[in-house]
Amino acid sequence: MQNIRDQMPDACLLYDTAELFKMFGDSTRIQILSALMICEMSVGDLADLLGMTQSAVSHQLRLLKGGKLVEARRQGKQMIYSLADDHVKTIIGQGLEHVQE
Amino acid sequence: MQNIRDQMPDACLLYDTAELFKMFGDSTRIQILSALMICEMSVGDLADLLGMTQSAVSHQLRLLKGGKLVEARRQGKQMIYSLADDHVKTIIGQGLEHVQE
DNA sequence: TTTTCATTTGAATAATTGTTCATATGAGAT
DNA sequence: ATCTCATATGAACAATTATTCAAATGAAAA
Repeated sequence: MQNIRDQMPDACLLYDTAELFKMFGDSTRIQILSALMICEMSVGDLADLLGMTQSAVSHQLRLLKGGKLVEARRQGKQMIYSLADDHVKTIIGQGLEHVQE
Repeated sequence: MQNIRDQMPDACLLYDTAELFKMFGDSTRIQILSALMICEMSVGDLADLLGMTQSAVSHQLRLLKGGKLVEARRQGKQMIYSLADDHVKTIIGQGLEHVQE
């Protein structure tokens, strides 16, 4: 029962991990990520699919991009967003699994 | 490229999953959970360990308990909290792994 | 170049949320 | 019953955050 802090992950690491989970902890963002798990998509397509304004979707995509969870490429006039990482699928999968019980 | 919604998890399910991740998406709560991953502990011990007030810890434990992530038992005057589920370890583990790169 | 379409950005607003402080509850000890 | 000790609770406050609206940027078409 001695020093528990030594056995815990570093505080900074935990902070970053919390920041990561914060990304998944919002209805809009997790819907966006779920959609992108099926296939890459433009901002407008996402907005139509989820029934939200382009602006709202764009703001959230900005955060997700900042968190390196999605990446974007330009295709003519539109921006196509896709998952940055297979880790994203794994994490959402774990969450879904835990909830479905 | 047809109906993507049909391939996505149900909206309610995604909502619940977001709620789950919200629990991990806070510095204080993830620290509490990390500590409880090492060993079960009283509210006061957690407060001392993390350098926060008992009240703040108690409030967060209430949320974690509501989310079925921790459970409590009484031991004399104190309440001993522990992880409710091994799933919690798995999920935090995934998050830590993703961050450490 | 001007126009149009898709996206981004910034400011404002509304809503949620974490912490603090003071008080209440609850259990064991005196 | 009273007195501690440990925890829980509620209200107030501060801070963060998601959405909306309006305007700006950027790229392709006319």
